[in-house]
Amino acid sequence: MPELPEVETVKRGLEPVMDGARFERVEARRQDLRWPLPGDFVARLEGKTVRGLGRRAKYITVDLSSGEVLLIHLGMSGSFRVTQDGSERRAGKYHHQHDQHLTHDHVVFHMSSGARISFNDPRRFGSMKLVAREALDAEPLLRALGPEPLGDEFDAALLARACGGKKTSLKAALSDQRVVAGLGNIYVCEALWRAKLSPKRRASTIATRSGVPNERAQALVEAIRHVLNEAIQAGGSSLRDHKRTDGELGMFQHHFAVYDRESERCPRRDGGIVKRIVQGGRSTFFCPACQR
DNA sequence: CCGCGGGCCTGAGAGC
DNA sequence: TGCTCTCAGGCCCGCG
Repeated sequence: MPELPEVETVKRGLEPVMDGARFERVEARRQDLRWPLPGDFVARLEGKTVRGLGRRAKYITVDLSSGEVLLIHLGMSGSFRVTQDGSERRAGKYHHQHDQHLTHDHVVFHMSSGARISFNDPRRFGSMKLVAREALDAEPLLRALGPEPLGDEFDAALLARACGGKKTSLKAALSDQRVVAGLGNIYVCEALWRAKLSPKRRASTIATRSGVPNERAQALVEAIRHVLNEAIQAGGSSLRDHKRTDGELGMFQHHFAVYDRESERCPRRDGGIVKRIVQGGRSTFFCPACQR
């Protein structure tokens, strides 16, 4: 599920209760996430202090005093919930909801800050991995990732170069984490709408044959940054799974122009009716009138 | 090298 | 009510 804005929201929620705190006790209730947790997962965390949190694409990184980095991916349905240890019992009307949540709490961190941080993931597409900090650059999961779309180095020239020569669609190219890291189905659709570009357009058409970016590349970069920044400000989008670490919902889904809005009117004055097509086995939403 | 499709899981919602 | 079917925001892998 979670794309860059949701992951960033989760990271910001974890920061105040994890940064500077120590893992006092770790429960690995289920080891069979996307990849099995290592047998010594708990031992490598307990007693270690968190030196800082970061994010790379859709991964959260937790820097540990041991010199290792805890790499976390939320997959499709992963979420964290932070409660105060010992006071996680709730009033009766939340009881059922709480029980349901417990059934998929696969990993629980008890921090010296007093926080109980549970990782919940019904579909278990999420993953956690411990990597030596100096091996992070060589880490296969991170190695092939493209530029951070909100980073300084991401610009029209870079995007055009990554898309140059690609015969595939713009939708597929932007969904490819090697081209730009952190976008998923929602934000690709929204960014293409904002840039007025059709998801079906060939990726290579945002550059000249020699790879020089054109005005489409520029519009796309602006649109990607804008959409991501707005979504982060809104705490991400909550459709099915995403919730913030405090249990509150993100709000950006109320600002979608096209995503999940099949048959509705495009918000643009000269827009048409939002259409849903399938590309690469996934739904694409776009306005055929204003996206060209 | 590239692009495509399958598979991994569970849950929610639609349709019968 | 309950069954079956489809779909879901990700990513890796193997195939051609």
